[in-house]
Amino acid sequence: MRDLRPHLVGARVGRVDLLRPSVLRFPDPDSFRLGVVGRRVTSVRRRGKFIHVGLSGGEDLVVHLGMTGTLTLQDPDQPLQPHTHLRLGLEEGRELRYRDPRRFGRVLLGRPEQLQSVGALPRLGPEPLAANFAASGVAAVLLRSTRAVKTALLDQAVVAGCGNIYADEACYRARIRPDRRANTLSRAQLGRLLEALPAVMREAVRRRGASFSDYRDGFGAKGEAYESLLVYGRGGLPCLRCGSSLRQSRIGGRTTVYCSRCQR
DNA sequence: CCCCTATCCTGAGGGC
DNA sequence: TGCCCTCAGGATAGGG
Repeated sequence: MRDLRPHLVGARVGRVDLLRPSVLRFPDPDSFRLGVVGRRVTSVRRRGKFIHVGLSGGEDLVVHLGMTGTLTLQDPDQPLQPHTHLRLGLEEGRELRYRDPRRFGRVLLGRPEQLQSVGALPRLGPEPLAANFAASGVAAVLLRSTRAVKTALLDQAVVAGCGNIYADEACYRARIRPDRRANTLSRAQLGRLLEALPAVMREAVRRRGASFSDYRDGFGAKGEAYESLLVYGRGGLPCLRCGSSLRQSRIGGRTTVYCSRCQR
């Protein structure tokens, strides 16, 4: 989003090519084309894992990248990579391309309130990167939850934007076992967790993303956050704090890595 | 309200 | 070398 913003804001959409209509969840392809062509980009924002490209006329082009989605700016004559599902030609010359091999992502168009009311956008919890995150009420929500801490962190209605990697990293930094029931956390542990989560996410953005499989920035380049992860992808390897073997398990159907000695 | 599991989907990696 | 199997996971639906 941060890469795309300076190039997109002010640009006008000339041509729309929806190569795989099924990635568009709302509205229908004809309405989509009608609502996008000729519009100017007024803003590029983010809410949770959703990228909102604001268009003149008041509607947002909303993109969720799923697991393997990429949104990149390219020259229109660049060869088309496989699994490119949407091309938006910009009158300024370049082209915005949405690509997603596994197709867990999706594209929407509409006003946020409208998309929410038709069920195309879910209710989202507070933003870890917002200044008021610690005071957002997330602590109270966690203390009422009987679920595993990690499961709660992955619930987008509890915390917006946290994915599997950062849930594990945050629990490790806060020295909390990810399968610990959220409502049994001490105040001190909760405080550490609510500090650790924004910290790991900021760090990952600073390193331009964890490109362990498919993540790419706005120009198709990889990030290097993967190299600085302390637990994710390190199951069986020594804990960097105490040296004991990191345990790999499944919590809520997700691969989970933690240190059973450091995390209690 | 919560949990678990299946589903969607492709590509990488291991075993043979 | 090629084939088959398993695994990875964000969100959601369905059953318990």
